[in-house]
Amino acid sequence: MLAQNLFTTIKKDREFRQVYKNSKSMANKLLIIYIMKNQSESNRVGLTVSKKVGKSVVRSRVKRLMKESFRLNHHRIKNGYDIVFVARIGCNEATYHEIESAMLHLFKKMHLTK
RNA sequence: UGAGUAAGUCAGAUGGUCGCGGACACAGUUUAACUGUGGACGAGGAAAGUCCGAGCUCCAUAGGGCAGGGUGCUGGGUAAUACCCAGUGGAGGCGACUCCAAGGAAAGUGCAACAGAGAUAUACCGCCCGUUCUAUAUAUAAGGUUUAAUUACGUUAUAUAUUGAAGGGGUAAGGGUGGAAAGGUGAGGUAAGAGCUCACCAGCAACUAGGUGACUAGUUGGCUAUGUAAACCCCAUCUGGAGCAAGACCAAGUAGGGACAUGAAAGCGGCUGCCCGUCGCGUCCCGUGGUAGGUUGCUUGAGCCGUCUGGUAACAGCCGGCCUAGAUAGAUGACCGUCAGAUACAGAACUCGGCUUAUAGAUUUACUCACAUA
RNA sequence: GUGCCCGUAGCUCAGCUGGAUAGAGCAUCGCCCUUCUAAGGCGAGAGUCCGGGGUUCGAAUCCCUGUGGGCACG
Repeated sequence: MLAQNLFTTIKKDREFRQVYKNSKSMANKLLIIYIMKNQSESNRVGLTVSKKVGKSVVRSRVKRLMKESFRLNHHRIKNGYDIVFVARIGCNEATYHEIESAMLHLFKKMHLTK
């Protein structure tokens, strides 16, 4: 029960830079993923939506959708990674289901699924 | 019924499952924080643009002068405003009603390209009156030739008329240019004309009456004054600066060296620019540390709702009731249903009052016009 | 969040104290020069002066309003 909620977020700019520098990346139409092994048992996730995607309403909606789909699916993947998702411009009109399937697709590509 | 005008209101609702934020209550670990449970609360009418005005904080207690900047019909409202209300004037609409940066151009300066004769006063063409010269026509007179005949012809002089030229004067009706040509229309008048005179109209000044006032109405007078102040400017009035990344407290952390000066003066810095005034400071160069801190400011406020009273209204006052986001990489979302169907513009970041801009749709009230019926 | 700045030819900029032909350099195109190219010379085209409204006789310029882009902050 506790293990399900064992993820934290990446917040500081320095941590984001570290991930970008030392990670493997992949992309599809909607999202870009960066993953890096960390020394802990749990996963850390960072979400980025740039200003190119849209105005503040669109950006915060995309962020919420990404957050929700990660929350509902993170139990399927391995632990011990720093993961950063970057939203691409196509996200501004995407629905929840599209973003969820894009995220699962990237998990599969990265061989993160258990 | 249709077309409109004005002022408002709402901004999907609801059920289930999973999830987020900070408070509160309880429990546990344990001694200052964490974990769990619980039921409440949790984005907007514009949260937007940052165009104004304030509160609050620091700069000196917020000071003086000049410059700069804002505002600009009148009266009121307000903490204040460039906002609001009521009126005045102007423009638009059949109307309900709407719109207007709307002081001063007779304090001064500047600008008005091109065109046009001329641009703040002018005289090109034109019109009119004298003078001189030339030509033509007519009339009269003189003498010459000629004829029956002052019959005809030409010459000279004078007068009149017309045409042309030169030069002088008057005029501002007409022409065309221009955004604008110094009142407009009509009549009289005149050499031709002209506010030269008169009537009406527009505009100006003074006086009288009404109104707190903008202004309105009337009488009289002199006859006339280009536009531009969103050009400088004048007048009236307001205005110190920076902004919550303001500021306050706590914690952690670094390394000094060299040159000049040592009182005064000078200099530097803060108080937007300049001058004063005032406060603080030894100055310059080289080097070093930090920029993953925390707490606070941070939400009870010129607050919201309702009755009544005053006021045409904006608004104010009394009384009663309510507490309604406070995050810090930044909280509201996802899925499945129901409501016939659909969901616009759009996300708080110290807080308010306005303005401006974006906006699917639903709905209320009052009024206007047209048509029909009675 | 707060405070500022800038939009003019394809690019970089003038012009911004109102006057009609909106200029300059580079780039593009054509011709000349050269055996050919480059360089050089001559010429040409290319502008919603960011959009809308207002002031004015007249606006790239002045005023208002929107839009796009950029900069700074302890």
